[in-house]
Amino acid sequence: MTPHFVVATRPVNKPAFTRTDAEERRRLLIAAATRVLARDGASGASVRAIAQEAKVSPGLVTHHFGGIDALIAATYADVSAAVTAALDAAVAGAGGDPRARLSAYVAASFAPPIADRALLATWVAFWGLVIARDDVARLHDEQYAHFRGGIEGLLADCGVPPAACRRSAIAITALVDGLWLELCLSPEVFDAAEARAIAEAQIAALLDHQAQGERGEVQRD
Amino acid sequence: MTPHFVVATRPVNKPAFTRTDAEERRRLLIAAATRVLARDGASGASVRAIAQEAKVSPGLVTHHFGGIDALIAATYADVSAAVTAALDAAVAGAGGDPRARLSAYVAASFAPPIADRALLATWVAFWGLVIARDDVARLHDEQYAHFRGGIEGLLADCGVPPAACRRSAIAITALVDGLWLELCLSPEVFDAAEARAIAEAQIAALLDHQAQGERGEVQRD
DNA sequence: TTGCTTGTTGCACGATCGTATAGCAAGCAA
DNA sequence: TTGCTTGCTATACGATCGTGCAACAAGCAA
Repeated sequence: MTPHFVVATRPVNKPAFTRTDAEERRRLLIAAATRVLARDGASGASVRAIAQEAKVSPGLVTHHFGGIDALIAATYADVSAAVTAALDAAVAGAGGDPRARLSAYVAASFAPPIADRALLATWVAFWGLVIARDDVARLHDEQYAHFRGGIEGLLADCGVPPAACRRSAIAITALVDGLWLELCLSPEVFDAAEARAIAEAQIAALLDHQAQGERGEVQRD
Repeated sequence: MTPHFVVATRPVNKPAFTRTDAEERRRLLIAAATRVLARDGASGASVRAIAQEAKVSPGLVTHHFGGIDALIAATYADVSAAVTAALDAAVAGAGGDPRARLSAYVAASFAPPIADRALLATWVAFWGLVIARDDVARLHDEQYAHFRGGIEGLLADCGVPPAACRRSAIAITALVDGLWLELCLSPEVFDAAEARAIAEAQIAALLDHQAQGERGEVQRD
């Protein structure tokens, strides 16, 4: 006994899915991965969870990226670019005064969208990959060098001698990263305003100390 | 056709396993979890992997800890205690000079066993749990408060006024943590000696700057 | 030696993981 | 309208995940 007709599971005029340009689909998958990573952390970022977030079939991840690892790495690169863009925009909007530009960089580091617990979840997931995989480690090295290079430029504009720029940039980067990390992990210990004040005080101490050294005052190495 | 004898799979005099005191077994499992976490990262720290590392059956983890999450949390507490012990020992061995004690704390932060890529893998795994789970977040808050409290005490001994101790301790903790993180992630950018020198320079700048402020010299807030 | 306590094993269970693949169908070209 | 390209779905596969449980046995007590 064969059925005389088949019950339609969906309106015949509504497509079951929409075809999208490959590059655009890659962007959509990266965006979905970013949301899942932020919401559920590294352990929750599975192929199926990301595909569901992007409202596509799990097979698409393999089709467009070849594997989950490549998707996560691409998401790393994308989030890094977004952070860089946010910092660059803050600096660009701070006017021409070098000291104000440095302050803008610091302030942006503790403000949305950078100082965000969801972004921390994403970053922690990446750090895990940096340890485990060499290709992701190279991505991190490039990003860190880029961040440090930006700080070095801002410091040079502030009058820091070239010989001291490298170590000063490492110091400020570490300070800001450490404050950012703790601000995201334990928001109740200190808030963004205090993080900013602490960073500013340290930077002021650093610049003053270097200025003293240039004037030949007593300075222990 | 029934076999006349059963082939022994092991020497009859050698026990298949050794019974151990419950508390001691918990310690052995925590030690195994620490090794696996350091070697394979968060994603590799499964019940079976840890049980194999400890040379016991997977069921023992559930039996002694009730679940993998409790074992990881216990491992967090144990590793934190080890780090605290290493730092305390370094400070205790530095003599009575307050400034030397602070330097010893900093130096120990960038030396084995603390500045270790394996320890970073463990810590990254914990940070992931801090974000995802409230009970682990409380563990972290306690640990961070303890670390900061230690720095506050060292700073007070160095003559930092009580009102400034809190923020200065947050600053130094963030600086050291940021340097430690980057030192472990990208050891080729700078080494432990340079990390130590950078931290020392920042601390010197901080202390000098505060001393200037006390003498009433020009100091922008 | 015997019995008991309980630490330990070993397996089974359902869920979920990443990936490969065959085939469907959306949408453009002709 | 027809045909083709290919983005996409759906499913299956083996591996591995955390956990529960019944049976085993190590080692102490009697």
